[in-house]
Amino acid sequence: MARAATTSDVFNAIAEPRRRQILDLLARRGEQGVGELVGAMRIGQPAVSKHLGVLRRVRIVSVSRRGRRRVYRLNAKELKPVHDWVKGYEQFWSHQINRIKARAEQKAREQDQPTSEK
Amino acid sequence: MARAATTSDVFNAIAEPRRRQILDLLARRGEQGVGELVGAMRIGQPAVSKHLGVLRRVRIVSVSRRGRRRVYRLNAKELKPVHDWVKGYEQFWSHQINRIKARAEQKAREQDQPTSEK
DNA sequence: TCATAATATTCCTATAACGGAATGAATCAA
DNA sequence: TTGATTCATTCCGTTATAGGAATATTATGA
Repeated sequence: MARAATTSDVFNAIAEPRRRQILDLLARRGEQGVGELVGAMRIGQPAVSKHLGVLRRVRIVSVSRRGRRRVYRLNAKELKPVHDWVKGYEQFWSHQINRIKARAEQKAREQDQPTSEK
Repeated sequence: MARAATTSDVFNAIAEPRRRQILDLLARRGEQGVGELVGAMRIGQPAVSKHLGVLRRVRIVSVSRRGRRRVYRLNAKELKPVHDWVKGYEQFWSHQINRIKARAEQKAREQDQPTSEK
């Protein structure tokens, strides 16, 4: 096999710096037309449109036609899976106490698996 | 230009499902040798080693030689940038009240920028 | 209808990077 | 030493983009 499918899930969608930039722009400015995004972004309109296409496919943004413009809006709740995933690791860096606790849990799990996996 | 450099930042590192799987394994089981990870992962040893290489480059994991084994350990605090970034969007989906507040802020920012960007 | 504006889509090129096979390197055991 | 273990690296083929240029599409206005 070769490269795994990518642009179809949220984690990959936000892996691209420009796509994060787009999200940040939408978060700060609210709804934006494509042209406004292009104006703020050093890359051409087709590139922006394609990134918006990716974000749309994973539902992080939504569009609505307004005359001949397409206004994009943030749909941030689709980022929740990312938030939830990374939150599971928060304990490892937050407070020292939690870190100790987390390590203790690790140790416990290690003991459950007597070296494991052949 | 072509595809942007990727493997050099955390967001891209965690975009790969198998790399997330590796992180999850390390989180649940604690330190693991390469062989143990391979045993839990449907892909060959070279592939696992390469993924570990990526995770190592972005410092999400660290290695220590132990005899002829290489034991990998989670260094989750490197995930903090991701956590911080996505946390900025939490307000958009958490409580309705916050959503309203967030929208109000958006509106305010929109007014600061009279259509903007040409 | 025709021209223009605003976007999306298609075509193209360069490059990134998964994964497997083969190989290299280091370490331990006998 | 020799052989086996445990990983990392290299080489290779395949696929997936990112972005630009050109083009298609849709809506507005005259």
